[in-house]
Amino acid sequence: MNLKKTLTSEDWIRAAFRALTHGGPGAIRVEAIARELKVSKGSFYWHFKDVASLQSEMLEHWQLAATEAIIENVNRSGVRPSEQLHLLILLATSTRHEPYGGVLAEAAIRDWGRYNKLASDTVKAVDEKRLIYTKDLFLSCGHSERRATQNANLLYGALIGLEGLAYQQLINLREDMLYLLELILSTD
Amino acid sequence: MNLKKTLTSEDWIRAAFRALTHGGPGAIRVEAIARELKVSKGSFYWHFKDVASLQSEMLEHWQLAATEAIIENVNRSGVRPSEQLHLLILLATSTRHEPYGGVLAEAAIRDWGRYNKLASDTVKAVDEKRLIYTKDLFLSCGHSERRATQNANLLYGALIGLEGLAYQQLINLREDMLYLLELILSTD
Amino acid sequence: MNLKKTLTSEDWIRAAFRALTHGGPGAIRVEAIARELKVSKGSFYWHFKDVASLQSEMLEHWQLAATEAIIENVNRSGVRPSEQLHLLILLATSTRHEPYGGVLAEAAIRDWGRYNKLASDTVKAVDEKRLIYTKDLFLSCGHSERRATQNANLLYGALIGLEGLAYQQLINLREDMLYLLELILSTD
Amino acid sequence: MNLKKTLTSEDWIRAAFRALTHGGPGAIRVEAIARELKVSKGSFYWHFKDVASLQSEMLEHWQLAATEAIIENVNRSGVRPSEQLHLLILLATSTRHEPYGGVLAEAAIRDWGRYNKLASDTVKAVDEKRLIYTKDLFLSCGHSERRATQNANLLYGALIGLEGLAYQQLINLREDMLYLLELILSTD
DNA sequence: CATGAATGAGCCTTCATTCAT
DNA sequence: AATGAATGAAGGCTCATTCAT
Repeated sequence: MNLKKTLTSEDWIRAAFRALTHGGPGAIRVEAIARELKVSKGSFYWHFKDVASLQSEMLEHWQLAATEAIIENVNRSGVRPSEQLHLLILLATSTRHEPYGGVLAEAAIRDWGRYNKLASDTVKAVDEKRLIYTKDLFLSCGHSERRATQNANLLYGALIGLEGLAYQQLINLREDMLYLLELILSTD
Repeated sequence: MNLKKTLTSEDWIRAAFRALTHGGPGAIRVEAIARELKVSKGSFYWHFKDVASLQSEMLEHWQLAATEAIIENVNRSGVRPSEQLHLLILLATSTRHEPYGGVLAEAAIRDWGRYNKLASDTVKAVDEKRLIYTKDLFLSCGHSERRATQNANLLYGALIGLEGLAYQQLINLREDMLYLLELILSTD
Repeated sequence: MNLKKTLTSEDWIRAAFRALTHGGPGAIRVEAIARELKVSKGSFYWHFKDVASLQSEMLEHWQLAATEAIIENVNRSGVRPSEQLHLLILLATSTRHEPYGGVLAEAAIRDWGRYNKLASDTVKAVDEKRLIYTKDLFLSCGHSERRATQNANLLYGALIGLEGLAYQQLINLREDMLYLLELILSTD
Repeated sequence: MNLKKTLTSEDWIRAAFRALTHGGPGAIRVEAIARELKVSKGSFYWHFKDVASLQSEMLEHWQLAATEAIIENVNRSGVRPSEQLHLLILLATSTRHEPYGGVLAEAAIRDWGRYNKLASDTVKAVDEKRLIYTKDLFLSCGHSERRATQNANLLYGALIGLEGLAYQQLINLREDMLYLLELILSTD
C-alpha cells in the first residue's frame, strides 16, 4: 500500500486533512504533517509554495468532492422524491468514509471557516449548493417554495447541529433525523 | 469605565473569550491578549499559572454562566409550558450580548471541544443540562418521554446547526426555529 | 521559633545561604527565596538594594564567620601544637552545623568563586588566612618554613578535595585526613 | 579551519563545555552558545531535542573521554609502578589542553554535580574509576590493600583540592603534589 | 514592613521558510 | 524529489526590579 517511494501533493493534502480532523485548523502545520509522512519538512516546498497554498488546495479539493457527492446523489434518480430524502438522510447519517475524512472533516472545515475567509467562502458555497439541492427535493415533493426552503434549512441545519451532539454521544443521529423528516412530511 | 489601574483575572478571562470568539482556540495567546489589554504579557503570570490554567478558568466560568442562565429561565415561570418554549426560542435567537460573548462564543467553545478534552467535557455537561431542561418543558406540554426527548434533541440540535448557517447569512435563524417549534407542537 | 512576624535582613541572608547550598549560585534568586520565606518578593527590596547587595552581604557574613572560627580555634590554646592539628582535623571533619550551612555551603561558595569576582576574592582571603594559620601550627611543631607551608597546603587542599569525594560517599573523610596528618607528622 | 558551513552536534558540545568552564552550569544556555558559534539559536534544535539533551550528551562525552584517558595511561606501561605514579602526577598537574577543557572543565563539571543528579552520577562514576586505577598502581608498588586505598584517596583528593588553591594562585600545584607522593612512598 | 500588580528583559522552544546539495 | 542545516519570527515562562498603597 505504502510502497510508493515518492509522495504526491495529494498525499500531503490527504495528510493535511487528517491533521485538520484530529487537531483543528491550527494543526495544519508543515512540521507535524511531514513528521507523520516521515519525510523532511523541506520536501513540502517541492509540492507547495507555502502553507497558504496547501490550505487553498485542501479547500478546493473538498469543495469539488462535496459538490460531486451531491451530483452523484441527484443522478441516483429513479426513486420517488420522498424516497430520495429518506435515502439522503440514511447516507448523511452513516459513518461515512469519504475522501478527506467524512463527517469529522466536515465539522473541522466548518470550524475553520469561522476564523478564515477562504474556508468560510468555501463552506458557504457548499452549504448553498446543498440547501438548494435539498430544497429542490422538497419542491419535487410538491411543497411550496417557502415550505421547501424552510424544510431544507431545517433538515440541513439539524443535521449539522445533531452531528455535534451525536459526536458527544448525547443523541442518536439517525433516529432524530428520521423523526424530523417524518415530522416534515407528515405535516402537509 | 476603564479607570482601573490594575486588572483582575476576570478581565483576562473576558479578554480571552473575546480572543477565542474572534480567532478560535488558537487565539488564546498571552501575547495577543496582553496587547489587547494594553499590558505587558509578563503581568499575565500574576493572575494565572499558565495558559492552561487560564483556559480551565474560562471553561469553568462559562459552564457556570451557562448553567445559571438555564436556571434563570426555569424561574421565569408563570407562563404556560408551550409559551415557555416559544420564549426560549425568541431568547436563543436574539443577538445576545451575554457574558463571555454570546452565540459566537458558544460556537467557538463548541469548536474548541472538538480538539480539547477539558473543553469537550464542559460542552457536554452544558449540553446535557440544556437537553434535559428542554425535554422537561416538552414533558410539561404533555408529550411522552420519547417524544419529549426527540423534540428537545431536535430543537437544540437545530438551533446549533442553524446558528452556523445564519452566521453565513444563508438563513433566518428565528424564522426557521419558530417554524420547527410549530411543526413539533402541531404534530400531536 | 518562627513566631516573628517581620523578617530581618539576616533572615534573608540565612535563606539565601540555604538556597546557595541546595541549588548553587544560580539559586540565589529573589523569587525563590521569597517563596521559601513565604513573603512577597517585593518585600526583599526593603532590606536590600538588589540581588548584588544581598550577595555581597552574604559573602561578608561568611568571611567574618570563617575568620572568627579560626580565631576561636587559635584561642583554644593550652594544648600542644600537634594536638591542635589533630583537633583541627576532628573539627573540620565533623558534620558541622555552622552558621550558613557548614561544609556544603563552603563548597558552594567555592564554586561560586569560580565564576564571580567578589566571591572569588572572598574565598581567596579566607583560604589565605586558613593556610597561614595552619602553617603556623606546623611551625610551632618545629617544621621548617618550607615544610610548614607545604604541609599546610596539603592538609587544607586534601580537606577540600576529600570533602567532595566524601560527599559522594566514595571515601571516609576523617579516616583519610587523620592518615594524612600521621603521614606528615611521622615523616620528620 | 572554520571553513565548514554547517555545524555538527560535536561543535555545539565543545562550545557548551567552553560556556560551562567560563560561566558555570548556568551558562549552558542556547542563546549564549549560539551567539558564540555565530549561528541563530533556532539552529540548535536541529542538533538537539532541548537543553537537557545537550547536557546529557556533554556528560556522556566527558565520561567517555575521562575513562579513555585512564586507559591510555594504563597502556603507557613498561615503566615501573612508582614511576607511573610520578608520571601520573606530572600529567595531572600539566596545564592540559584536553578535549572539553581540561582541569577547568573538570572543576566545573564537579560543581555541576553538586546540584544536578545526572552530572553527579557521571562525576561519581569517573571518580570511582580513577580511584580504583590509582589504588591498583599502589598495589603494584607493594602496598597493602588498605594503604593502597588510602593513598589513592589522598592523592586524588589532594589533587582536586589543590587544583582549586592553585587556580587562586595560592600554591604551586605540582610542587605540593610531588611532595605528597614523596611522603607516601617514603613512608613504608 | 510588606503586598499586589505590573514592566521588560532574557531564555526556551516551535515553526514557516529558505537554500545548497 | 528530497534532505540537512540554518534563519527569524513568534510565543511561553521566569525573574529582577519598580511602585503605589
